[in-house]
Amino acid sequence: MNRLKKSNTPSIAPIKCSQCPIRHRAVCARCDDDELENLESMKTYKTYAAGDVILWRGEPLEFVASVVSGVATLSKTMEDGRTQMVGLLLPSDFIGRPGREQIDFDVTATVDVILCCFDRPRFESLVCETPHIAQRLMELALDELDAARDWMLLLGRKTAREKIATFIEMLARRSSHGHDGSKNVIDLHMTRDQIANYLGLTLETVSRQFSALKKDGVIDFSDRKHFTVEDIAALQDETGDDADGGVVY
Amino acid sequence: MNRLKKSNTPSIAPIKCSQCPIRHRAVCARCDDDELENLESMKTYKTYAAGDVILWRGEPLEFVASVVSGVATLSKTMEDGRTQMVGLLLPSDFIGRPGREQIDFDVTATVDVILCCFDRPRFESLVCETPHIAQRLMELALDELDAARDWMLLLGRKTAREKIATFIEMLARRSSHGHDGSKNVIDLHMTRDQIANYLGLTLETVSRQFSALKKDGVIDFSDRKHFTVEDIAALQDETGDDADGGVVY
DNA sequence: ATGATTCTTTGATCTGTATCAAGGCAAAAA
DNA sequence: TTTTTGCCTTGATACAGATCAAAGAATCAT
Repeated sequence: MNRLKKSNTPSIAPIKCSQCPIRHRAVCARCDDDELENLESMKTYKTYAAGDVILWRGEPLEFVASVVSGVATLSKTMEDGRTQMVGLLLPSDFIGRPGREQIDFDVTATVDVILCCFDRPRFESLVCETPHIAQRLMELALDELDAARDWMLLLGRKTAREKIATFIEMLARRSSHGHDGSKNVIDLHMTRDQIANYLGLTLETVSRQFSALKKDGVIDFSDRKHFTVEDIAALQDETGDDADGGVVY
Repeated sequence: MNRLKKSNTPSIAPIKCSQCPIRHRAVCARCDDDELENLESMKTYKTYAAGDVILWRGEPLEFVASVVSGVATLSKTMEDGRTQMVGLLLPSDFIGRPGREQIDFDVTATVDVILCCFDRPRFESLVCETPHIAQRLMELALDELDAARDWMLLLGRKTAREKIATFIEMLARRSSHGHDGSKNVIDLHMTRDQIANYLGLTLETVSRQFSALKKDGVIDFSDRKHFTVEDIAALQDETGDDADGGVVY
């Protein structure tokens, strides 16, 4: 969508401690041994099956967590059932914020999810004493804010076709692992209905737009949940975004 | 859009420190004398006329600022001119974030605006050394994130009528000054076109919905820009939000 | 004041997406 | 295997809101 959201705080030294992504990606890249030990002691893992609700809106937050694997969504639901997703959690994304004791949306696993959880009160006191962790959490919050604002433009002004193209392009960007040039098979992770709730559409419209993009040779489905991008340039043209990621002259 | 020019009006507005909202609302509530002195020394005021662009997307950020008076909007514009507002700045709101050297949206004054500006590099180093300011900025960012997510629900799932009712209710909430019971005259601050860009509608639809709400006795206009809420209960019913502000059982 | 300009309202019509409906397909269960 | 169940696709139709159009108020400039 745009590349302006790059953080320019001093880049974080890649200290790889162990398997836990929270260690080297989310909060602890600059932690010393004491801090790591402290984090380690408040850490537990939890797993959720696809479809499980991880947190209900308004429920008191007992832990904060980093996503280790899987995909979860943040969603808001109106009294009559209309639902809007307001965020997507992928590995290394963070749940919970300093000073917030509850959240105003539901968090749901769309595929099996593993979380690395930290006791909230203890985590908060560590954050208070550790400016570089606070700083890292601020970065994460600002990244989410940028993402939310991009999504506002999508929800308010883009056509169904543009929404789908943007969504596909985002998935393509986030799922490409710096590969060879070969076409990546991209995993959709979600049902048509969930995608519709993310894009502010109905499931039928999502299905029709996928079909149209396939007919136009932009993407190709191997099965319902997996596709390849056949024509990246065409896809990017369809998103409605600046080709150039936001550089202004 | 083209007619909009960046105004470089030199700072004037000799506002007394005690009046500056940044002191008691935004960052300094817990500052000691040294910190206040430091903030004071990096502070300048800037004024912008209605319609002026305060900051262009992508432009390097030389200052961070607190809104002293007036209303400004954050907006994103697509190549073909479609525009979506992604935020509203009212007095005491903050522009600029620690670690961000630019922003990915335009900031525009909708009425005359006075900003209290702080030199960005100096402000950032103060933030680094002052955890309670960092903490306050985190709170502000999280509030904005919550607001953005509420807006995503509005943009993605609400009807035109619900959007207008939500907007009016928000204005009513933010503009009430803990008054006597009398009906507050609320200032719209924006044109129909700007409101449309905020709500993901067209200006004609905004106008029609205002007329409908007036005909139904929910609100009443004294002139184009000023109205009163005649029936708060009816208004809240129209927003589509939980009556109860989000408490969950 | 007077005319120009910029908003706003309202009407008529159009259209993109929702809604309603009916099968199709694939994985899971029996 | 057959049946069930949960998604997905596609078609027909409806409708909310966009678009096009024109005229009525404010506000601004002269």
